[in-house]
Amino acid sequence: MDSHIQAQYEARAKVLKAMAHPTRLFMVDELSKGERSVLELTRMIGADVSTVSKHLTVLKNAGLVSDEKRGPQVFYSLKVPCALQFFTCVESVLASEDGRALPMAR
Amino acid sequence: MDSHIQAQYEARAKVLKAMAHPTRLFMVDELSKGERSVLELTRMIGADVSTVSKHLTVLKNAGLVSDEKRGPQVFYSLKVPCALQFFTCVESVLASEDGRALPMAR
DNA sequence: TTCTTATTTGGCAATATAGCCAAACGTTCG
DNA sequence: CGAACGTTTGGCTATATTGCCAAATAAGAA
Repeated sequence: MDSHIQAQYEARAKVLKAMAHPTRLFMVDELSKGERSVLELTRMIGADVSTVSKHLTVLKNAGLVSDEKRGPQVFYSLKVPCALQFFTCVESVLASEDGRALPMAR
Repeated sequence: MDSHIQAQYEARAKVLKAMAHPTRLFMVDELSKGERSVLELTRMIGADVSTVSKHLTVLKNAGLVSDEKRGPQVFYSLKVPCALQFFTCVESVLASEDGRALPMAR
């Protein structure tokens, strides 16, 4: 595999990896409805604030969310709406797993 | 977070995690062009056969690919075409990372 | 059967990830 | 200033992932 191509797959994998966690997936979903502060997300998720903050950093580093400090709070929002498409496709994967027929989702 | 909802995010994350690796991403891409044997993929990737085989197992367990044994070989193929959509979206993430403007990819 | 080819499995070492606690910042308010 | 709130960072442990080698398994050819 050509190293240029290789680098391209690595870049893509990095983005996917950022989403490949239940908590971060929830965040993407929630942020698609509007901006949320770290504390708001923390309350919904029920983990330690520091854990939530670190998950948000992962999403930010991947370019999926952006943050804006307003007063003492930091509000995060989803930068890339198309991330929601993932849910549709992933659902079709899960659907084709249950039954053994392949619904050929498109 | 409700445990039922929680389980749903975990299931989705599992699928994403399966794709979140450069080699496996390459495989998905390559298999979308048609079925390939383990050895064919191994030659393209340049890693140990056992490594390639394990990556394929990951994709299979996630329900993304299917395998069919024919003679001494095992041919893998992409079960879920929509997995390719990911590329389009991920590219838009990467694009919005380079420039700092957000192209609002849809 | 024996040799060869194709694939998977077991096992190990290196590395990465996740989550918590504690501590450090930064901002606002009294 | 000092206390309170919101957030991030450092550090640690537990767990998971990756990739190689070696060995096991399966099918086909000689």
